Amino acid sequence: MTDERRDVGEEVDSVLVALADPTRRQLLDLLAAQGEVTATRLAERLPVSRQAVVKHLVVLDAAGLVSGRRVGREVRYAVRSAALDATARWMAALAADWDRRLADIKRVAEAAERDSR
Amino acid sequence: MTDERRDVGEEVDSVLVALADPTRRQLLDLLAAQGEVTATRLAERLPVSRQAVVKHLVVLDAAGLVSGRRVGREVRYAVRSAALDATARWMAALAADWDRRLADIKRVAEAAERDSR
DNA sequence: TCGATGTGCAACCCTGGAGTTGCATTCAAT
DNA sequence: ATTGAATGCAACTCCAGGGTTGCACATCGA
Repeated sequence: MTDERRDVGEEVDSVLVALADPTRRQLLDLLAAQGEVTATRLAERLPVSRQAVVKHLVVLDAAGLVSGRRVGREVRYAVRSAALDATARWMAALAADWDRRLADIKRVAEAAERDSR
Repeated sequence: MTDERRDVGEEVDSVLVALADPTRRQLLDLLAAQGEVTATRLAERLPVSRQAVVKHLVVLDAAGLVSGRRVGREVRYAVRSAALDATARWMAALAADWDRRLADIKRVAEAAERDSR
């Protein structure tokens, strides 16, 4: 379970890093809209070179947000929702945890105040 | 509504950028665990200087993930869950959208295959 | 076979951001 | 009033990563 937690942490880290870049988010939007697209075609729609797009796709692939399959001489990429969904859940759980802790702290503070007077 | 969307996009951007840094996530963990803590005390628990911590807190504050209130000569920071929660929802909706689009594309592809034979 | 198109690889530039140090300033407490 | 502790501000270093160019390699089509 400790191992599992570490893996989850690393997966979340790679997803957050991948999503922090606006160009990569734009890439994901294009892929989600068009289905399977090649790096060359993606580069035509963006103000950056094909190689820049390829580098971004490598990062996105490492995070599990996209995957590419070879078809003849080209490589077609598509979005993968699993990693994104997992990160969304991690984030929601974290927010809930913060709320729980804040409520606890508030309760303790009020009890202390009650005792002090 | 276009404006609202743009605002949401900017808020999500700042949260994602803020969360992409491991030191900032560690700061959030410490703040969530301890309630209200000052930058000086946070720096004691991390392998970086107080000024580095302050810079991180500025980023986290701009993203709405923490807020600080002045008490005498010190500034105490605490986590704020609203922005995190909003980003979690944005992410979950995005994942759902991807699934919807992938299902549509798959359906179209199968129809095309059916027609071709 | 040969030209055209798409991908892979490597070297390089350059800026932003994470971190540091040093000092000034503000406030509490004796 | 003076000392100690906390914050605020500014200048500086350093390097990871986003971007580029150039060329070699693979594959399709005529």
